[in-house]
Order: sequence, then C-alpha cells, then structure tokens
Amino acid sequence: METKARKVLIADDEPDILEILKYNLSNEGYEVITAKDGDEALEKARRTQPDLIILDVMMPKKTGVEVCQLLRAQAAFKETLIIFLTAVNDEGTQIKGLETGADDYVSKPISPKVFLSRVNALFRRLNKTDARILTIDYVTIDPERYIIKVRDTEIVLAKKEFELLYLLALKPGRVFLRNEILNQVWGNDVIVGDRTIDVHIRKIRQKLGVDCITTVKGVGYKFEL
Amino acid sequence: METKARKVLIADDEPDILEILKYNLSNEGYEVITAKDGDEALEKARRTQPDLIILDVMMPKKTGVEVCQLLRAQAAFKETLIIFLTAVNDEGTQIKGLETGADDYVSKPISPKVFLSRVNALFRRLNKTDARILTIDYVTIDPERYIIKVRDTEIVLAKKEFELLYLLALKPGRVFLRNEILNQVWGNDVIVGDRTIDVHIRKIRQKLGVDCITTVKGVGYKFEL
DNA sequence: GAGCCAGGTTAAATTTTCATTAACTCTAAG
DNA sequence: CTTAGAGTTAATGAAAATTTAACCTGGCTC
Repeated sequence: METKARKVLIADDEPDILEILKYNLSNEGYEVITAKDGDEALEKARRTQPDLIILDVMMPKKTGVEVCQLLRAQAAFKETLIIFLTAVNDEGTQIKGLETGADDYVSKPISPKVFLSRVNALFRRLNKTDARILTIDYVTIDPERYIIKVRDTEIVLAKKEFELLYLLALKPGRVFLRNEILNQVWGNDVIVGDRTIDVHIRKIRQKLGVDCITTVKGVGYKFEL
Repeated sequence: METKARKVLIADDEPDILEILKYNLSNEGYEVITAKDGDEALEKARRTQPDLIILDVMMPKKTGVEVCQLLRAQAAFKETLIIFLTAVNDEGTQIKGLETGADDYVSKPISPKVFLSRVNALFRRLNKTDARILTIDYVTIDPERYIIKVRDTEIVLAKKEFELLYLLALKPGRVFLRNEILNQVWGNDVIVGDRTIDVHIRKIRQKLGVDCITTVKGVGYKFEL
C-alpha cells in the first residue's frame, strides 16, 4: 500500500480561515484542497476523494450539514473523516452535526494548534485500527517493523507477502475472497493474473513453516492456527 | 463460477459507452444487459430484474432521472442498486440524482477501472447486510468463516453445500421449492440435472450427521431440527 | 400387485480450483 | 550496465467439487 500524503478538503466561505488552515495543514504534510461553498465542496470531494473533509456549517449554496448528509449517502464517503467547523456556539447544531455522521466538531474562533492536534488525533485513531501489532497465539505480526515472529523466530516477508498475511490475520477465521484480497492488497484498479495470490500464499506458508493459512476451495483463504 | 452472476443493466444512448462498460463488467463476471434509451431501460429492468442498473442521465425517450423515479416507485426496485452516469458536471443534477434514490453517481469521462471499483464497492456493501451468523438451537452457520458448528463440532462443507444449507437455514421451517433453490444457489440461468439438489442434500445430511433437512415430497426441502 | 412418481443412493464422469515449478519482467541498488 | 530480489505469468498435474446417469426404494393409485 502506498504512503501517499493524506488529502484534506476544506470548505469555508471565509478566505482567511481557508488560508490559515491550508497553511497549517500543508506544513504538517497534508495535501490540501479548498472549496468556498457547499456545492463546490461536493464536487471537489467527489473528484479528489479526500481522506478528511472539513466543513464550515454556515456556507452559501449548501450548509455543511447538508453536504455531509449528501456525502454520507454515497458509498465512497461512508468511511471518510468529516469535521464540522462553526461559529455558532449552538448545542442544537452540534448534536445535529454528530448525528449526521461527522467525526468531530470544532468551534470558531479556531486555534490552529488545537485544530491541528484534533486532525492528527483523528488520523491516529483511524490508523490504530489499521496498523497495530497483531498477536495470534504464538504468531506475532508487527506492521511497524515489518516483522513476523513465530515462536520467537523472526521471519522476513516481502512487502506483498506481508500485507497479505496481515490482512488475513486482521480477522482470524474470517474467509477473505480472492477478490477482496486483490482489492485490499493490490488495490482496486490493478489487474493481475489468476494465480498471483496462490503464489504469494505459497511463499508465506513456506517461509513461516507453520500451517496457518487455510484454503476454502472456491471461496478464498483464511488465517487459522 | 460465482454464487450466481449479478445482473447489470446498462442504459446509455452512446454505443461506445455501452460497449466499453459491457466489456469490462463481463470480464469481471457480471451478466450484462444493455438498453439504448429510457423506455427500453424500463422495459428490460422489469423483464430481467437486474441487481444493478446503470443509467445515463441524458437519454432519449426518458432521462435517467425519470427512469430512476419510475423504478423506485415499484416495490420490486426498492432495493435495486442504481448508478447515474453523466457528462454534465452539474451540481444540481447530482443532488437531484441522489435525492431520487441513486446509490452512486459517476461522471464522464469514465475510467473503466475506477468505474469497476465503484461497482464492486456497491456490491460489497450490499453483501455485508445479508451475510450474518445464523444460530438455530445447537447449529451455528457462519458465512464469514464458512464454518458450520453442530454442538461445538466444526464441520467443513463445500461451497455449494454451504450455500444450500445457508439458504434453507435463513428461514427455518419454511419450505423452499426445488426451483427456488436452483435460482438462489445456482443462478437463474444455469441448467442442471434433476438429481443435483438431491445429491447435495444428501452430502449435507451425511456431513452434519444430524437430521436437520426435511423433505416435503413433491414440494421441496426445509430446514428443521 | 403393476405401474408410476418422487425422491434417495451410489459411482463414475466432468469441471473447477489449487499448488507448485520455472521462467519472465520490472525496479532499485550498486 | 549489471545484478538481485520482488512480483507476475504460464504451464502442469493433482485434488476436490460438482454434476450426471443409472439404479433403488417406498408410497400411492387403480
């Protein structure tokens, strides 16, 4: 999987706010896209598929809440992080925002430092479910170090091998369809041959020396000790 | 090959688009039906009951939006996935589309790869809702792990066997006609011999070691403990 | 009881899927 | 430019799943 910069879309009708946030987020290594109203936000969100969307609640064309609802209705944005921004210190709005499916809620005036830490926190939270050390009985998988340990023996796997094993081990017992594996490990738009997965599975089994991947014929593979 | 080929209906007045999408979807294992205008789309949708309908917004006879509204008004199409296709980069249209009940919205020009991944994503989302763990007394059926448990004993079934049992167990007590079983497990358009179901039922009974499938002579089978 | 119908049983044929090997491409390092 | 390693493809044979076909059984009608 790639390490490409996280994309953040900011939508606010006040150029000053846009500028400040953009400056700070860029400095932090994020790729920033801006929009000045609700419609533009929707359009750019669709085009750029950002990882995080920051929506001002009070905007021309469409309010942040409306934009959020429309986005959440689409499959592609079910998992996207959304933060609401508002000058209104209004309890009602806040509740409504979170109910609409926002992940956080920040009120103006904004302190850039506080704001950045909120953003980072959100991404960290996202990552935790994503890149954590797995331990299944006597097998340990550390995605940070790219290392597998089987009964205290360190084993080195190649990238694809590692990602494949990691995916399976994320949910031991659960069967992953071949297509699912292709999507997760290789990406939706890479077309590879039929036997590619098999070969990698084989290499993993070989290197690990433990039979921990079960084939479910006609269905897929699962991790199982 | 698949559980049953997903049927996709594509409606667009540009033969090129039809051809490209048809080629790509077919390759991915979908059964593709095409229509060249709104009226034809409606008619074929009714006749073939597709799982997914792709509608160009700008079409002769009836626009995609109109077709979508007419379909959604019918009970049979309440759950059908609908994707809008459009060259118009018009926010108004998008909103209207989603409000009409489309599940996704793709603008031209279309990248086949991106498009395919969207389609796959939609179906993946759909699948999640109907793949749940069934527990009937001392029998547990877990479609995620592809495992059956009878009184804490794990039993491995082959794909078709599993799907057949799962179907019956979805509604315990309810009788499934042989034809119904064929449609659900084998797909509407696969022709297999008379005794095929019998043989699978037999294997299931054998492997489970419990008499949980009852024959209703002249009618079909049902799951019953 | 003969004949028929629906389903059960079995084995063998057929088809699909998988593991494995080896060869080939690509990329990044030296 | 060469080389090593990763990733991919292609070919093959074996195994498993699925289907077919032939035959068996029990119940029912007449």
